[in-house]
Amino acid sequence: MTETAETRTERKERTRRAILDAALRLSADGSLGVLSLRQVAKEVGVVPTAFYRHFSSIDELGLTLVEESFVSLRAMLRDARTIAPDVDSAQALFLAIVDSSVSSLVAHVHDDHAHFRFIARERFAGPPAVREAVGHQLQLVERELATDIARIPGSEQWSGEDLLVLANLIVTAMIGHAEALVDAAARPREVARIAETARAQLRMVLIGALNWRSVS
Amino acid sequence: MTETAETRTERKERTRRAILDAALRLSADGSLGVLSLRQVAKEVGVVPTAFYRHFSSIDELGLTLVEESFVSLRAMLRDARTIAPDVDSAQALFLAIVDSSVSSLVAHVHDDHAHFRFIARERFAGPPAVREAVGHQLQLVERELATDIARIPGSEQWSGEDLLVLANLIVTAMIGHAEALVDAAARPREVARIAETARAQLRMVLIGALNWRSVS
DNA sequence: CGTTTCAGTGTACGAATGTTCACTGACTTT
DNA sequence: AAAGTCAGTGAACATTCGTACACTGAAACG
Repeated sequence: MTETAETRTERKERTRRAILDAALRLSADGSLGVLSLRQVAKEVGVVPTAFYRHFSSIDELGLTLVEESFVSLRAMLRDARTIAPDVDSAQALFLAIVDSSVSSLVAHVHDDHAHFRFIARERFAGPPAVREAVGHQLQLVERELATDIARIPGSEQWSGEDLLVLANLIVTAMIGHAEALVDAAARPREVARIAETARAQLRMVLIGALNWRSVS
Repeated sequence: MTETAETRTERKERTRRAILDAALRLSADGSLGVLSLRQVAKEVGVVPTAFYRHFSSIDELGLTLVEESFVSLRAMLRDARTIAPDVDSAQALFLAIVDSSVSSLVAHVHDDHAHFRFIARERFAGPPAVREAVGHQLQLVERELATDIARIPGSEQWSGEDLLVLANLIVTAMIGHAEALVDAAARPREVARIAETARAQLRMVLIGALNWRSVS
């Protein structure tokens, strides 16, 4: 009534969250496929059948986790867009973009282990429905990234197709690094090394794209 | 005795192969984790306990499949190295390298669906032991590719570190495309589109690497 | 030819799985 | 204050799982 009381909907939402978290935690080794409704229920501390009050199947749970994970990923993209304003030369802008992107990646992966690992895992493994959902979301992210890139000075020469190809390359590479970052989370030296690799690759790719039309 | 006879070791090898093939086929949806010894046995047409005559666990089966899959991947790399000899300019050599690599990728993925899908899948999902094995093998492949790249004229400026970073980027991107190629195997238009994307990315990356030292 | 080896059989077991159904009791609504 | 809603319970089910064990019979061997 006053303040400590918990409304019924709040309670329900709380167990729903607990289920999602437990599923994320338990599927960390092995994909969603090796995740049993009963395991999740036990981890949450409810009886197996209670699961059905929130999700009709593991697949539906999976689709929810996909959406959640991509909220995290988009938050990272948003952060990556905010760069230091003290850029004078085009080259400084370039490095600023790369640094900001990789910093954002490292920071968000650190805070959101589970979501990034989930995306990397279920992208290729996982139930078909989930895999498809991840693929679709990734495509959207690539488009989003492509329009971001299109705002970089000097990118006017690129066709829409080029932009998508470039975005696809970047997204794929960064997902790989995200997974590596999760694995290396406990070893700071390793994290720094991966971050440096990501930076180098991003620079390579952008430089390559800049000199692009000169070839084909 | 004469010719139709089958020695005992041959018979054993035959069922062993059947088990490996069945496992590859059955794990196509969902990772190795969602693969039961009994499913495999039923698919092969033997009784469940017969499995143990060949592998002591699913993990061991998995490690064997990892080795097998990378034999396929290395075969692709070897093919990619053989390029048309009629290259005169440095630019023609470049395009020849890119074309040869992507053609090899498309051809081998077409013939070896299962192995490439297996690598893409178990790299992030799959039992820890298998994931580790895939990671290790990928590292070896990256080194191998790095020495290949080092033989390209104009690459003398790159440090060993640069080469590895570049190889890592290429391998990651190509594995992604391999998976996409498998999914699109039945739609030739889609296959062609993916191949073109792969070509474009490979060119971008190489061009980027060529203009590399000029920045950092 | 007699003996050994061993790939594959058949049974049996406890444990874990997804899903059903009728239930309870605290919160919400009237 | 009475009636209704509904998140969570608890028992029961048919399957499937990994694995232990004793076995069979044909190929390999001395």
